[in-house]
Amino acid sequence: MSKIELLQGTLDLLILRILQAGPMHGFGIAQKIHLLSADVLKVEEGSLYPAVYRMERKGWIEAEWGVSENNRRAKFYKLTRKGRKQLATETANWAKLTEAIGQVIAQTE
Amino acid sequence: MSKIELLQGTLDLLILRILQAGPMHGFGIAQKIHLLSADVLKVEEGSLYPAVYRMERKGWIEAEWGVSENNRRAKFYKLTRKGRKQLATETANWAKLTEAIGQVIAQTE
DNA sequence: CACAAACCCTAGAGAAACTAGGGAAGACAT
DNA sequence: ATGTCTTCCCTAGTTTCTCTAGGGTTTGTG
Repeated sequence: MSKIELLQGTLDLLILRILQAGPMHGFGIAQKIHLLSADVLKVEEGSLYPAVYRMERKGWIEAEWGVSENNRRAKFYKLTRKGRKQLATETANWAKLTEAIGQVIAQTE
Repeated sequence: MSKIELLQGTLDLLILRILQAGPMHGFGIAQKIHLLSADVLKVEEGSLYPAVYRMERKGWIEAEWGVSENNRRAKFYKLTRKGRKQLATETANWAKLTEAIGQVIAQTE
């Protein structure tokens, strides 16, 4: 019964941000998010793969098959120029939204 | 075409927080959210009413018919004890999630 | 009287994340 | 060599929210 889950709409931002640090395969993206968030955020594979497909379709990221650190076949994604722009937009939007929600919570009138 | 919208999952928190300041009717809740967030957050009625029903069913809030400031028939909602507890939980969860996402964005490793 | 504003409500669509599966291929221990 | 674990990819179907786009009633006002 409702564990703590991702906020809907933030996964794209997280993925874009991870990929800004360099190309990464799907499994690795999920691991990095988990790691960077100190175990708070956990992205299920059933969420991740559909998400990267959407993002690829939108032209934000590009895929290329390669070999992982562990010598496994893996699909590496990297940001496109459009993706970098999208990252900037979403980062700004995230800041704006959290600030707005913070204002409501703090009841700053 | 994607306007800025609510983060899915945050509406309950916003409503609970508004009601902590005192009983309020649906229309007024939406207005207050809009106002407190300096026009950033806008809750559609088609989102609001289903949300309060869900919350009522869960026992977080209670409704009572009354008359509004503008002399209109209005359904006033107020927090229950369970609702106050839920508000505390969701506030803490919100803080935790935004911090985690912030860490990923800031790439603080 | 007409019309706007303040209220309530609902069905259906859309989007995003999850559950719960499936599979292949390398690593490693026995 | 065999079996098991881990790493990696994938997808169908369900759930949960929010929105769109309507519907309606009552009061106040030009």
